[in-house]
Amino acid sequence: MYTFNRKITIMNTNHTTKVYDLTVDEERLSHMMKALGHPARMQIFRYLSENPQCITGDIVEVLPLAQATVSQHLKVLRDAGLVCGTIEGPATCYCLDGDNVAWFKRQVGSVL
Amino acid sequence: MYTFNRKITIMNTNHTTKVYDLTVDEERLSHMMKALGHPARMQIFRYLSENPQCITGDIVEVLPLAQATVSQHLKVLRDAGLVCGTIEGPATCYCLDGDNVAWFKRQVGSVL
DNA sequence: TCGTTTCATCGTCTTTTTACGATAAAGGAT
DNA sequence: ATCCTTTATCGTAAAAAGACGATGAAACGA
Repeated sequence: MYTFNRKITIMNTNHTTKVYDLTVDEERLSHMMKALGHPARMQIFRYLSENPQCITGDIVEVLPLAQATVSQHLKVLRDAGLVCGTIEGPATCYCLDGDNVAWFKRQVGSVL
Repeated sequence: MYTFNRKITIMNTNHTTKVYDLTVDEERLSHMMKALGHPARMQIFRYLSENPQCITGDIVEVLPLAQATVSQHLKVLRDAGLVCGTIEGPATCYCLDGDNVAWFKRQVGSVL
């Protein structure tokens, strides 16, 4: 028998439910965090917050990345719901998704 | 010459500074987001917020991951500054880093 | 001292992400 | 109709992340 002298108090005693699943909201939150967890995408996000309406090309000009790469990052941000793009002639006009960004902030404030 | 009829207004005109670097804070913020951008780490984070003092083994019990993997995730959270661990006998006691978590929330509220 | 427990780290394999050139679709100009 | 611009997507190569077994260090009990 080996029992080491733990100085800490255990608060969760019922380990009947082994797995500690995330809620749908937490999952979504994590997904958004992942999207912003890349410097380039954080840059894009900030750029969009300062330049509410701009097209892909504007962002490409400002980042040291190829157009294809920027487009890919924009897709990640879109899939996370942080950004939405509307086709504007031959271009695509991007802007932050206000509702989802607000939700994100709220979640960070409350859930975490 | 080709000029397509853009319906949107351009707000940033001075493209003298081509690169749009992140500030130190934004970089740090992105780093923290990346850490929480993985479901397992989000789970650990929430677990720690509900069980303020617990050792690695407690977390391993609760996640469907090997001990080595959990330890690796804890390192990521530590490196991001979200969590700190203190050696407690043969074990390591983990808890959230209150100051940094508070900073994180503040940043999300203001910067984004 | 010797066995036991806890945990971080190492080595390795697999999967995912990132980045880019090339290409094609879509829209506007001429 | 033809050319030009914009951008998403494809294919691919390189880099990073994720997962796990094995190992070793640290701490305690017997």
